[in-house]
Amino acid sequence: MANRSCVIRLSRYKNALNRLKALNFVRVFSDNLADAAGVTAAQVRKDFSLFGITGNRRGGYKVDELSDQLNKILGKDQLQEVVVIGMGNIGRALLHYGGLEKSGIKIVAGFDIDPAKFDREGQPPVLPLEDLVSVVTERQVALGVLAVPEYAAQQVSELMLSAGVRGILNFAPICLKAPEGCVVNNINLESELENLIYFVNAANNEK
Amino acid sequence: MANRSCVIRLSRYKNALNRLKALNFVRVFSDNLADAAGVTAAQVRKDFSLFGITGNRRGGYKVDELSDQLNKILGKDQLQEVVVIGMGNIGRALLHYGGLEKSGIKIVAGFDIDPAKFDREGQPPVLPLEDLVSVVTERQVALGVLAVPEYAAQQVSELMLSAGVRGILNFAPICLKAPEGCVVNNINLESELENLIYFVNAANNEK
DNA sequence: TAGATTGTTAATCGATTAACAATC
DNA sequence: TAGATTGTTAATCGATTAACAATC
Repeated sequence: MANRSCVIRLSRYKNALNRLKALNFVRVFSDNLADAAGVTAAQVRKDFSLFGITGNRRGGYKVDELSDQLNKILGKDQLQEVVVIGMGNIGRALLHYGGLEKSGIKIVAGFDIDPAKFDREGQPPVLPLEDLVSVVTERQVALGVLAVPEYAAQQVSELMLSAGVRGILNFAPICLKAPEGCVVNNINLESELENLIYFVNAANNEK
Repeated sequence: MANRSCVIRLSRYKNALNRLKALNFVRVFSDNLADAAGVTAAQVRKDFSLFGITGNRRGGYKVDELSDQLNKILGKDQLQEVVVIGMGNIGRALLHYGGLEKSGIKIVAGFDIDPAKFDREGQPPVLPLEDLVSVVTERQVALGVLAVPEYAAQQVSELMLSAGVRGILNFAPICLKAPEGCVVNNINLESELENLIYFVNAANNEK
């Protein structure tokens, strides 16, 4: 089975293919994709073989076909609906982040407990947290972005999961407990910056 | 040398220690930290040994001492100044994200090319991109967050690096070329969601 | 055909885990 | 002392890379 690193690479290959498509390229070699994604050509072929993706010996891969296959693996063959919980700075930014629309991901609504944040006519609307379960259930939303304060994160995540959400992108700086069959990916800004600080210092001390 | 995963774990240990400190805990065992960080106790001790951090056989680690040592490794023993480039949705959210202040990270200014975004009196101020080099140079800022559109990312990253920035947290969905001795960490929202989609589907198909 | 590229196997590399002697 | 936990070494596990036969 593919691991996280492998799937992240698939996204990169997919993005590189989109650029090639726009340039009307028809074929591509593992070498080209390796350059674009910053990995080795062997890695590219190995990744593909894991998914049974084959090309043409001597002729590489057809851009269109390969693109379709990667899109399917990454769920880009259908509209993906997402809810965002927590209308603080990060949550609001994600609610209006344009980069997702053109990639088949639709944010259906934002949620908060603060009535001052509600905006039922908004695009997307901001609704009271009490409406979360009904919206997720009715529209069968599988994905949620969690951008609430740390102290509320575990509780809200349980609410999301109980409503039927299967995958959570968690911005709260805490390890969520999630049941079997549910997936949590964490984005921790403080931790990312600390990581950066460590490696910048390490690079300095090396000299 | 430590790798990214290891340093991310150090951040988690550090966060767990802060909570223990608040509860007036004096000692902690590798077992406790393992639970808090979601890893094995052997991993915790192995990580510490990589940094020459030692405890007391039988008595575990002193919370205060361990906390100090991890804080130093992660640069929390001094104020870290950061600039944010690009005042779109994500950039603005990060500029005002409160979670960083209390953790020794100070955003000194935001930058953009659009005069409508400028706010010289803001807290932090938003300045024209032309001022980036002088601000970074004068204050010796080592870290930058890049939140500009994809097409501008490579160029702006080069500007940052030329000014003296050594580490970049990159939100643009593109692989930046960075010279030796400089560090780039990527946060790609679309890619994270695609990752989530893949693993949610994989978990579904398993059954 | 000759030459180039894939697909896959084997080798290498690195990270995690297990185990246990050292010792507080 | 007896018992529990560390620190470290060796074993395991998994991912990446190299190599090359298959083949278009």
